[in-house]
Amino acid sequence: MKADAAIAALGALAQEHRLALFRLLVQAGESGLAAGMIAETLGVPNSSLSFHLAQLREAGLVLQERQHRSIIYRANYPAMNALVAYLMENCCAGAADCGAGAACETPAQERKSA
Amino acid sequence: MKADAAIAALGALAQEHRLALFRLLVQAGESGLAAGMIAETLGVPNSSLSFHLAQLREAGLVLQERQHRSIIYRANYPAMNALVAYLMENCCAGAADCGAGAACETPAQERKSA
DNA sequence: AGATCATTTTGATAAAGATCGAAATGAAAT
DNA sequence: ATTTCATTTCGATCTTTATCAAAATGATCT
Repeated sequence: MKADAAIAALGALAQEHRLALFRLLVQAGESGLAAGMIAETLGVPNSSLSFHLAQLREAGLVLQERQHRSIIYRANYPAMNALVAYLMENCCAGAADCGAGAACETPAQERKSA
Repeated sequence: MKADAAIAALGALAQEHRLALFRLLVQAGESGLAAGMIAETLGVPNSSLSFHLAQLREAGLVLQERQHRSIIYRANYPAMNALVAYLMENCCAGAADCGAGAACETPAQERKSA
């Protein structure tokens, strides 16, 4: 991942509605959600939501696909994981007590180690 | 973690110099780096860098501590991990094929499963 | 105490992003 | 082919953010 892509992704997530929207899609899973459904759930006007969806899509964080009359949006999980990996890249310069049990470990990893 | 804190953290990271700065600190580990050293490394004027450091500090992503004449900055690893956890919270609504082997798994987790 | 050094605040300017109603687009259904 | 429905683009306004030189701060060393 390059810096520009990471900045775009982080900037896309750094906004109230877009963050809520992305988390909604992350939790929705592979089946995704229709744009209109999302707008209703978040209580945001359609035009505003469309703007935010475009931001997330341009940042590569969501994927879109037409299904019947609606357009379905899904979280792009690999992109999310790449972003996280980029943030933590070479954490603590590879010190021994870093990855295994302390600083550079996500909650999910902790559960596995414990 | 609350949404406001996550937005602040993401917004703090969504900027060229601050992202480079934070990754520098993540890689530097617990010993941290002095403000002046960072400014020199990144090629950013002191006043600009101070502004960016303040943003990251207010967002809770870095910690500061005086050491002799310099002020040392360190990455706040728990804050970073909390942010990542917030993004991935309840990923795929707990579907079986999500956490274990596919979508909602960071590269680090994949290594452990493999 | 006074000098020195690293960092932060100020202030003014320039650039980017958010909001939402109304109009336009574009595909699917009848 | 025409209607219908979901979503996107436009346009105008407002708020937020980035930049950096110069001055101010604030702690350390002599």
